[in-house]
Amino acid sequence: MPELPEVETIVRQIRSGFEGLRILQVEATPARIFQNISPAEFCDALRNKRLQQVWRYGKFLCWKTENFFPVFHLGMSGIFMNNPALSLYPRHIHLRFAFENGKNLYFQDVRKFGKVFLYTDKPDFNRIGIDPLSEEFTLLKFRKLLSLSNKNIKSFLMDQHFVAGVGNIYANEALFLAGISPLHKANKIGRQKTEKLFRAIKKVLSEAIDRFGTTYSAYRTVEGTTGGNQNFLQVYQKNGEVCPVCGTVIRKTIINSRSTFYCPKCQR
DNA sequence: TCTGACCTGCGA
DNA sequence: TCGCAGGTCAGA
Repeated sequence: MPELPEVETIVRQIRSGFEGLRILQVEATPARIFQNISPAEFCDALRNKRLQQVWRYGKFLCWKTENFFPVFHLGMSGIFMNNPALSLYPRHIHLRFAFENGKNLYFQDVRKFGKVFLYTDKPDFNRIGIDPLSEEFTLLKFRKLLSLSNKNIKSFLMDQHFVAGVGNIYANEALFLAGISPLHKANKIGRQKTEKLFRAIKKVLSEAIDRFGTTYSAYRTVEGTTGGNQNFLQVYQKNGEVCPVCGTVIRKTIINSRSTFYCPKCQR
């Protein structure tokens, strides 16, 4: 599910609603989402710890508490919510954090592709690529990364070891905006198109954050509302519809086992 | 570099 | 009943 804009939306809402508060109680189900710790140990470790900081790297959602750094990856269907009454799948709620102000924060993951980690040191994400909304993500570095890869550009964008945070929806949208075929080799993209793509990535992600993410199916904000960016998608899931730029019919193909949508005329 | 596996729910 | 879905990883 969630790509960078959805995770950023969740980060901002957890920050505004829960940052600075003490966690009084943690409850967990024995789901397979816990990676480097058991559910019971996770709950014990975070009980009576203050949630000091919330941030994001790529699609990873990070917390800092006293002594610990819980890290969450939302997989395809993970969401945080503050009101379980709004849950469509209450039996898939795997974590509950009870805070000192009486409010609760819940983690729900229907498909259980999400991951929960607990670290004692701040995670450095040195095996993951550059976050495209960070200052580190420069045109120069993007050019360098592209030159290293013989993959098609769609697979390159979705490979978190190069750029961290872009998934299927935003890879499709950024390539459309930049006018680049998803099958174009990453290391064969010219200077002008590279710059266009660089700007397109930042634009589609930033605009999606402004609209609280894209709700295609399961994603909801912490408040339980849908995102708004699905109303502004140009090609994702638009196969058979006409290109908003040239009127050509949008096509769907499969690249690396993932549905890929593009305009055969605008994207070359 | 590509495919299948991990999961569950939904719509055709 | 089958195919597909905002992701990632191991193994061929």
